[in-house]
Amino acid sequence: MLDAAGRAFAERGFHAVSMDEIAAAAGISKPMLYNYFGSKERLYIAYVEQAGRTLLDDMRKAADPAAPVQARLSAGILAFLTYVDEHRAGWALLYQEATNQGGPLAAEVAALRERIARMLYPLFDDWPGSDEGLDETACEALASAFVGAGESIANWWLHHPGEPKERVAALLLSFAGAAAR
Amino acid sequence: MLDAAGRAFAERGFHAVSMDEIAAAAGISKPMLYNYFGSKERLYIAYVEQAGRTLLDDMRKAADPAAPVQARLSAGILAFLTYVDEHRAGWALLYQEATNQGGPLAAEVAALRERIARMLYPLFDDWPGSDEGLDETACEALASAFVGAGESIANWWLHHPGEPKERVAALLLSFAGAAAR
Amino acid sequence: MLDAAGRAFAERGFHAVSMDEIAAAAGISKPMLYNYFGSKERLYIAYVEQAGRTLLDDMRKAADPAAPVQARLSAGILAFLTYVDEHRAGWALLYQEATNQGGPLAAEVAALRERIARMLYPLFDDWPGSDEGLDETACEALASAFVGAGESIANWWLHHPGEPKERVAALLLSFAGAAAR
Amino acid sequence: MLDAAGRAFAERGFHAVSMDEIAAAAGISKPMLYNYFGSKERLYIAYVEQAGRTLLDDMRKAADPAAPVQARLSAGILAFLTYVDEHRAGWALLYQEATNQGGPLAAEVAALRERIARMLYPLFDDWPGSDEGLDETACEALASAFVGAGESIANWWLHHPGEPKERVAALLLSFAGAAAR
DNA sequence: TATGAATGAGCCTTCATTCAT
DNA sequence: GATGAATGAAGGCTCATTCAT
Repeated sequence: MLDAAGRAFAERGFHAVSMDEIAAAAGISKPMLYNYFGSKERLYIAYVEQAGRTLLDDMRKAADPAAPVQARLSAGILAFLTYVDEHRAGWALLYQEATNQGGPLAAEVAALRERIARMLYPLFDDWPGSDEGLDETACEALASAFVGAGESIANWWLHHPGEPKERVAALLLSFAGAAAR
Repeated sequence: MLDAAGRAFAERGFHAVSMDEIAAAAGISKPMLYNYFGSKERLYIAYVEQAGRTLLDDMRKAADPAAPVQARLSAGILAFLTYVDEHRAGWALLYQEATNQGGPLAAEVAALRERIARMLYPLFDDWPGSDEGLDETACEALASAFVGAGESIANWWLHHPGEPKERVAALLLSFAGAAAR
Repeated sequence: MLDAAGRAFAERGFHAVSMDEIAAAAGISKPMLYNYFGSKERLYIAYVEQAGRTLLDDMRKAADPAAPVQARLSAGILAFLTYVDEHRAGWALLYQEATNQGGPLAAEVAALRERIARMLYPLFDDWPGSDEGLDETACEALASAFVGAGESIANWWLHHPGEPKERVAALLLSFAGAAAR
Repeated sequence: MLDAAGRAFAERGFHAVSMDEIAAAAGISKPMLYNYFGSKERLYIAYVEQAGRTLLDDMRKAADPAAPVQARLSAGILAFLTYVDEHRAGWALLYQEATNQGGPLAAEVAALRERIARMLYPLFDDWPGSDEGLDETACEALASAFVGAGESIANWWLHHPGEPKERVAALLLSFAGAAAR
């Protein structure tokens, strides 16, 4: 029943889904939804919580505490990607939440991201950790990853306004710097 | 006038803002909004476009094409952070789009992100590019960046379902790998 | 509840009536109207359909299939007039649909009709089927009927553009011709 | 300029046409429309008046006052049909006014009219004024005319409530009666 | 005179939410 | 415990109408 809600939310966004639809998809009546969850928002949160718990558990289970850092990281990443692969709805809500995927609202942002990412391609021309030069696809992926890193650190910075801009830039640079070394 | 819309959207999200409010905040009447932008969606897009263009221009202007890659990247990052600093509203829309930040919907996701990030702290214990060990704050920032990189590459992967999971994991790992080297 | 809608539509026209008013007049809430009929248009159509079905049934019931043509016609006409008499709202919608009767828009048209009708009075000076000469009132009624016949056949002609004008005129004339014989 | 308004009104109905459109179609600015006509309604009425005057004049000119009744009627009918043929917009407004032609609002009524008309076909099986039996098309036309006569006389009756129903029925019947004789 | 720009008012429609059963 | 029926509150959008120029 909570899965039906999650699927609907993930596919069409929080606002585009009505409680009627969720109730219908779950095969129960609307007042029951309210009995169990209290409100649309709380229903949404319940689903996100469940999804988050699952992801976290998967990652924890994968990372053997006794293993060295590298191995733990590698296992964690694999667990993360496995989760993404197997729980599309959950991932969509966790990452994109109400990105209005598909709607015209998201297209602009996606386009901008790609243009910025493309500016980064030269950066990966001789990326370590891969013997030969990287192919186009890998460049795309890494550039996207780097853009995500930048977005995320910028957002972190918003919540730590004391940090000087230059230091944040240096930290972010060290990601790429590590590579360029 | 378009700024008023942007501020409102950034602060409360696309769906939570009504055209009445935007019109009031902009000091004009609702039909004018429709005269200029045609619909709520198009108004939103117009703002996002403007914000995106500005950010892109700022970054392009900052990166001297004649400079070496490292310098260009560094300058671009600084320009990016400057933009984030000076255009809070624009940045909020570009990054979080409709993440419903502020609403209780985002709190869960933020908490999850932090718990995952915390799993990464050990990774940065001897991070290169900084002579001494990193302080707590820097760890946070880098972990957040890494989480962002992971999210972003996972999302990229969703649009390139052909790539094997292991390869994506390896690419993401190479970020950390470069550091741990 | 559907009657309230019909009355309102008949009295003031489709566009002049708001769903709020209908809901208020019916003693229910607006969302209920939408629950039952889906849209203003479908509510309107539902009423027209009901009215039309009633009229048709009344006429059918009145015309005994075993009776000769004359008797059937006579009975049908009486049933028709009875319906008009007893279902003012239904009739108004069926005949005038959106003629905006009541609004100042209809006055012009009514005046024109009358002036044309008046041109026809001489036609009925010795109308058969009534022994003595027709009084003023009957002339009016017959003239109005003739005008209606003309309007209707003209409209029919618009949908059958192949027919030569002269033939249509002859057919219409045969109404009067029959009388004048 | 007033023609542009008429065309628009006739094609899409009073309510579906906006003053913006009329102004644009007429090649002038909206305030000019208001300068000349004062309001949308008065603009509409102005057009209807003009159309009505034209029709009436055409019919008057056609009917030579010196000619016998039959000839005058015949000429008048021809003039009427000619007007309908040559002034579609004018006729549409005079007859159907805001019948929402094409819209789903009119379909129901048109269907009902046809079903009633079809009940009348037997009536015209041996219609005088045409030597041989009437073909299908002529039956349609006459039935439509008769339906129009009925509608019109019923409407006349609504404004003369004193008349007994039976008398109205007799008058209407005499139309057909003349034929059946 | 002619208009671009502006608006007050209102309408259709939807939805989260709750009773009465 | 479960639901069908009902609603208050808003929201996006349009349009006839008018100033200021």
